[in-house]
Amino acid sequence: MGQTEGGEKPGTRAEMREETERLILDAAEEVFAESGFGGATMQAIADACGLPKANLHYYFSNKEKLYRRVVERIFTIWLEAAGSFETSATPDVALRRYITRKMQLSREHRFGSKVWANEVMHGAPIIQDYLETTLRRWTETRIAVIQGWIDAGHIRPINPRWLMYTIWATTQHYADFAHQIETLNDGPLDEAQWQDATETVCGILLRGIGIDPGTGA
Amino acid sequence: MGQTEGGEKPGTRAEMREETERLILDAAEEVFAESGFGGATMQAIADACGLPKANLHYYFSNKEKLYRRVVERIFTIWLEAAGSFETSATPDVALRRYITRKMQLSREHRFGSKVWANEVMHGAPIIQDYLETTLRRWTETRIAVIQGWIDAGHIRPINPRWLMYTIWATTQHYADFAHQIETLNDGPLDEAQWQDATETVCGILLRGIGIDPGTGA
DNA sequence: GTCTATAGATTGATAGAC
DNA sequence: GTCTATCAATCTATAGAC
Repeated sequence: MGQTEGGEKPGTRAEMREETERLILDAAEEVFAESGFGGATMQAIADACGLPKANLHYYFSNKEKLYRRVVERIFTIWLEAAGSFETSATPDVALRRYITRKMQLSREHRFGSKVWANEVMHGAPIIQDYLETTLRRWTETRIAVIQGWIDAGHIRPINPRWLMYTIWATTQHYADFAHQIETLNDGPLDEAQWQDATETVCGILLRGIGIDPGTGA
Repeated sequence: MGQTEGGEKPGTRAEMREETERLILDAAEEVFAESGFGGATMQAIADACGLPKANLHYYFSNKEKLYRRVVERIFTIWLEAAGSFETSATPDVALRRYITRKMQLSREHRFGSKVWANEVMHGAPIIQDYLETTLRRWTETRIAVIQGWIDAGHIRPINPRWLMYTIWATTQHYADFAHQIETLNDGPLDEAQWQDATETVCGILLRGIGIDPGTGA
């Protein structure tokens, strides 16, 4: 299988290429997350997706370009989640929805979160421009919204910047430090624990800025 | 200078060895923090402390043993900070003191925090035993204390475990994601910003569990 | 104890058959 | 497009002079 279009899926050349690229990107994301950029080897990524090492270089010319594509894909997912912070909603709805979505991301995209954390910890050599443009603009608009809530007396007066960092830190911790959490928990969090953790985080942060959190249901 | 005891400091052989070891460990901590274990090279560490590469192997037989010593030193500092969570104090005093101390650590030991985060993100290959013994015991005693506060009606009923994670996440974020914070802030946080961030974190977390936070002064 | 030179192993990347 | 074989560069670690 591979050359003709008689397989299970349509399989035009473009579709096959996209499929193989995704296979490699998924494997690369996991290996980069677990070993960092410097610790990851092309061989390890090749093994993780069952392809010869040379094929990786056929689809992505070199290690750095492959890494860059992995990081860019993660940033796209992050941007989607960022959209769940609706600027027109009331603070309790907007924040609860955003925190819940970020917790869900930590659960479903653990590797992506780790790659992002690694990248930032190492000085963001690849995504510095994203930090300075897209992330900065997004952050500033949300800070303005939060400041509006404060001016309207909807939440307590706190520096909106530190609140944003608190939300990012708390939610992403469940992905980046998953190994520590699972060690202390004797295994992965189950469905009920994820719900409880999410509700607890929402509760602490909302009450922390003077909002009575509604029900989590 | 170096062989005789006529230098500025006493300089017995043992003292000189300790001094050189600390020089190497400091450089190693910074390089490991910025590049990860796999990305760091012995040459980069040697350059960072102005010593020939061979000397590193004289003091620490190989890269992994050097890394292990770096991580162990960080764990010692973490344990000291852990002691500031006094089990006999009232919740507001105990938590405020612990959070403040953790924020101070993030400011003064950024590299150590990053190395720890890296180690945990990569599955804690070196410090897994510490997680399972020392950290676990410490966490369980504090969870019991927090549960006691809940039973006595001093704080709102929340799962103490998620509260601990929230404290760790929020405070360590200021070290691990310092680069992102500084990018969004147009430079390092100044004294006033550190104080404000610390006070905000204390305020959100204490109010979040139903305590009226006292003054930060 | 300190340093230079180098061995030995690993890795990113490519050439070339199929 | 896929795979095997291999080159060139880099890195850990050590040998051996001082």
